[in-house]
Amino acid sequence: MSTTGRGLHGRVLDTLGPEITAGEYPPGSVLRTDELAQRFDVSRSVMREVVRVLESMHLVESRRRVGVTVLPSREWNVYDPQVIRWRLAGADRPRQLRSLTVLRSAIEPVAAGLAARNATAEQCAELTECALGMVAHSRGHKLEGYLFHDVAFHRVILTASGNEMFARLGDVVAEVLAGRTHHDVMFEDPDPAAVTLHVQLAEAVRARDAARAERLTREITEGALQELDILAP
Amino acid sequence: MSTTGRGLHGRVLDTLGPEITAGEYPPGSVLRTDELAQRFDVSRSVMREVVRVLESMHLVESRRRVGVTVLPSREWNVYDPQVIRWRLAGADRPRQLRSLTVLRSAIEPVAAGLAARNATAEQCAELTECALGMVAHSRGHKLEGYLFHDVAFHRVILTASGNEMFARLGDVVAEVLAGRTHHDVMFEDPDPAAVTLHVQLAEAVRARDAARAERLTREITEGALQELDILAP
DNA sequence: GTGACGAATAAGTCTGACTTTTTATGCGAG
DNA sequence: CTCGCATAAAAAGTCAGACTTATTCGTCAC
Repeated sequence: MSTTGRGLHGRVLDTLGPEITAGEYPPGSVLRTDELAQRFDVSRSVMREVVRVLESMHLVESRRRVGVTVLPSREWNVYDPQVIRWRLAGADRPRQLRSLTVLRSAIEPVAAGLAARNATAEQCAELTECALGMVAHSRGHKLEGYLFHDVAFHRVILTASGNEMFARLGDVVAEVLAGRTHHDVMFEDPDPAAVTLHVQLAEAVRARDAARAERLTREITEGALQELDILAP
Repeated sequence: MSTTGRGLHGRVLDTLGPEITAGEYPPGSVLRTDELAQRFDVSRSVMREVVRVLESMHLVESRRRVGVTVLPSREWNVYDPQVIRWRLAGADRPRQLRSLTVLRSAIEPVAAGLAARNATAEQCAELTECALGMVAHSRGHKLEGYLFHDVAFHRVILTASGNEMFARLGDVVAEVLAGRTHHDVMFEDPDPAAVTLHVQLAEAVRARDAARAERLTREITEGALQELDILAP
């Protein structure tokens, strides 16, 4: 599931990145490239590349004669998929999941409204297909199959919106949905009301009813907020 | 205004990054590290660091025996502030500005609603201060001063929402607002209605009226959409 | 046509020397 | 005692070159 994997450089990043995002080094901590290279048993060249990437994510700042300083989390590029993954794997997973769910509640209704205007016939077909898949896996502990179609559904919506910024959140939504299914409590079958809403949403998009699509999505995301005990606006 | 600047590495990035995001190399194009190093007159070490950063932004992919392949824009980390800046500086600035304005229209109303619940007394004070600043600079071609307070206003709203994902969009909103003032048509004074809305919004937040704050912000962002001839939902 | 083997290629890695910037220290002057 | 300047030290930045490794492509045998 890890994206980086490839190469020595990636392996070091996969260790150091999570450590930093987990807050193991408080903001202002100073790391030395040489020490890190020694610790990970890699050359300074590799270590420098790692530091450069961390720097581009605004996790650290590298200054001469000082070292590599860990930045406060307020500076981090929290939209970087890599950073999101690291944080979801770490200790403040719950907080992260809440932040992302609130983000979803802002983005997805608007995206659905746009999708209702811009979706191609093919995308409409995909949407109903996904909704049917959700229905088919909504009973009898078929959680994995349900999740698969749920993720695909939201991905299509975001893509069909025609807005690249929205489309790029597909992975984020996938992580959030997967997180709910795997880590949090969801032993039972999914809420039947949610399934119905998805079916209706697919229909609304195909009918080019933007207002209805937006309203239905708002109901869906409000459900997601309530699951995390976040009071709905 | 450029963030990278520092070091040889940063200067190369500031040239190559914009070239890629401007679409100068079509997706699938292959660059060679050695050639690039020669072109920029830097060592391969430096060039490798640059490639690593571009790779972490998903602008390129580096594969052995093949070279550095430019990825399609659909893959790019479009939320990376660096990437956003590069794209805003390039040819598809208008498209980018539209995407970001739509994003604003989704995020800011929700953020304002949360701000009305979570804002501290100090943040409320800042907000009214900014609103007053906007009023003071709303007549007589004081566009720069108006912009300054406008940016500060929206930054406070996003921060006060208490959601880190929203807070991180402060820079993006700043870029969009600055873009409108500097590049697009805005020779005259700002729309008086918009100014009023900001004043009312500051008031709504202080009064802890989330619904009203959200509604007012929706009006503000709808105005921004209309300025770019984007049909409002 | 297919499969395997081998050669070419470009990225990946390591090492060690050197440069540059920034900070701290310490000395001397006031 | 304090201020300021010069000097030294520390860590990142840069470079050059040699070597390794994975991948692809071409060729040859079957």
